[in-house]
Amino acid sequence: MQNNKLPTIKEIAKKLNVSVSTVSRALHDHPSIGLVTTMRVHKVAKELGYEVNKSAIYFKERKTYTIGVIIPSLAEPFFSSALCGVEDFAGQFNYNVIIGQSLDSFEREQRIVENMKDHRVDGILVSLTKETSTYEHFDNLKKYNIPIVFFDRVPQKKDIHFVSCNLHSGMLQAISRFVDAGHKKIGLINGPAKMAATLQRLEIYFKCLKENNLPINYDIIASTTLSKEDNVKAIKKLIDQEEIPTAVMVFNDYVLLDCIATVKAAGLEVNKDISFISFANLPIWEYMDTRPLASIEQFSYKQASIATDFLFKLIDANNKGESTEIDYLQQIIDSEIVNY
Amino acid sequence: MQNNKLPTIKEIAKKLNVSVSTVSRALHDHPSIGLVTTMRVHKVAKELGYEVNKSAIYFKERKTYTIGVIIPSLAEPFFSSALCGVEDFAGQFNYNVIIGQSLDSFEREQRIVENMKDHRVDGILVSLTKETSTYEHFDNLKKYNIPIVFFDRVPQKKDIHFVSCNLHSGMLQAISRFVDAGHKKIGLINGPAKMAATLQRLEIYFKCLKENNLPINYDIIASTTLSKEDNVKAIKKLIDQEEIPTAVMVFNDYVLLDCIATVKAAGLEVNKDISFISFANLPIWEYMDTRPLASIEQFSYKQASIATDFLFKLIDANNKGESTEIDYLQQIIDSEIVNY
DNA sequence: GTTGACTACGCAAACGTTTGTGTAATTTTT
DNA sequence: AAAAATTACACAAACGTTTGCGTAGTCAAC
Repeated sequence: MQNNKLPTIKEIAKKLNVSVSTVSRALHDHPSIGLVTTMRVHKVAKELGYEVNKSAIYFKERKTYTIGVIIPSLAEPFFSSALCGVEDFAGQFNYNVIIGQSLDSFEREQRIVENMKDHRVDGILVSLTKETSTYEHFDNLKKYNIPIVFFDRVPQKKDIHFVSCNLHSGMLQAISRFVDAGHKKIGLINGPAKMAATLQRLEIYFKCLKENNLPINYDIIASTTLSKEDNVKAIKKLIDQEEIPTAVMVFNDYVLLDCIATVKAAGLEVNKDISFISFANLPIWEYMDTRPLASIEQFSYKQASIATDFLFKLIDANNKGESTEIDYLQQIIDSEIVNY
Repeated sequence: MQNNKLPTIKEIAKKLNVSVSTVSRALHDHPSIGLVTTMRVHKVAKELGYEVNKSAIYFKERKTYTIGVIIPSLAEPFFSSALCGVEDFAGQFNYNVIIGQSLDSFEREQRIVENMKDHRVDGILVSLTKETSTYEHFDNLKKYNIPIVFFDRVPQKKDIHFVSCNLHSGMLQAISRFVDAGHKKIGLINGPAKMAATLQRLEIYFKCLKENNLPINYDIIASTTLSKEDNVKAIKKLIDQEEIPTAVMVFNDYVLLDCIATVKAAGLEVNKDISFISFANLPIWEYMDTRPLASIEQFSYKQASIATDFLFKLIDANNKGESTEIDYLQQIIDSEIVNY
């Protein structure tokens, strides 16, 4: 029904008997075009409902004003909140955001990177898959001059741009909180061994224990693959002892939910017989009856915002053709505990 | 450092002393190109690391293989789950998804639509702002042949493609559940008057009461602007009576959380003194101690998936140049209660 | 040995825009 | 009044790809 064809600069030119270059310049109010002509062009453009064809410009400029975000899962509040940060920030710069869910599959991550590269995005933000331990698929992007900034789940290497969260500050606050409350036996429920976050949490846990002059006791350290039954198994390991830990650091809120249910079922009272502090990834505790003492907040929104800022800096540098590789943009923000 | 320029079809052509058209066809294994030439082209293409410039193709084909999704907020699980549905579905078709958060602002919604139009997306999925009551900004898209499918929060008009959720089925199940449990005084806490969902819930509430031969009683109907204090005010209205409603339908889970806290604070016991069923938008109840009797699930993921399917049908029709306006694609799926 | 059919490829236009360069016409300078 | 400068525009190339059409060359058929 509608006229399928959108008006172009050519049609304006024809209508006014001027050249397309004149029209183009007039539309940009270029000084070399006379005032009358400029006005006439604007008038006709408006009449025709002309709008630039951005696809043409993207093509010509070799830019798309689009950035890609690769996150493990949209369903996780931690990441949807991060995406929110990206979107808010990118929107202000009139950039579009395309998303890709890796669903924690390395293969999907590769495919998404490939796809975004094909789409010629101007830059990519990534939070890695649990499985990701090699980074060739990202290194490839350098050939295409597509900058990449990692956030939260970042590669274990130094020659990258990234934003991550320092668990030490939060964990230290957490342990202090426990210690101040009189706890001496502070356990840990950790994640899957292959996740970078797991090793990190363990190291920092040790470090913080040391800083508080507490002994390391492997009987009160458990790990889980994050499945429900494994979570239950982990907490059961800790409470199936004569002398159970009175405080436990828990890998994340999902795990903690299972822990809470399990200890309750075992007849223990949370925050009395046993206290918890978790690494926050669910914004639910304020609505819950049974809460951990506190959570260690890792500020996904903030991380993502900073990462996006970095990305725009890099894209900018690209535009200006600053071939001299600028320094790696890296920022580690402090985690903090939030009390409940 | 890197060679900034990506190899093009031209360079392959030059290298082999053939024309670009030959290369193009060879790359697509066109039968009119000899086998040897085809193979040589493929070989050189591989050597050079050639990849098609999709921007060029997008431009030429006037397509971007990208769809836009406009949702009120990524932070709401209901919508991030919907986005998840879109992404999963679109990914299978090798389509990209760009997102826009309206943040329930009509003005932002307009801007996002504009932006997506500029970006020449192939289609748009929308869940409306609470404020949206006029639709010119969407009607505009027809000029550009950009199909649009609404989901969940859909316009109050008939000449659109949409997927929405029928509250009647779920509400009827809910009221029946209450009635079966012996409840006779079933209240309602509704949303802001200007939201379409509010009127709808009210009408269906009346209808379901009628179908169960229950009287309408305005003393046990309240409404809230969805702010915390308003939520509290609403539930207080219901329980500050001699004879309180023993069952209440609640606008959504956020409201319900406040209701539960409030009735507890008032010394009432949930599921004994007063029972609730809410319209689900938070996937948290299975982790909570105090739960509603059930929730009315509106299947955001499913709605979004179907809407995406519709959108692809429309895009397909567009591609085939089926100018004959195909019928409006409309589907109303049944809500269902899920018990806790 | 003139047709006709195939094969295998090249030419050029087209998509819409921007931009460097060229050039008349007009105005200013000397 | 001739030279120089300025104004206001046009021309054409370029971005990378696809595709309709044209055309040499080969081979078989009559």
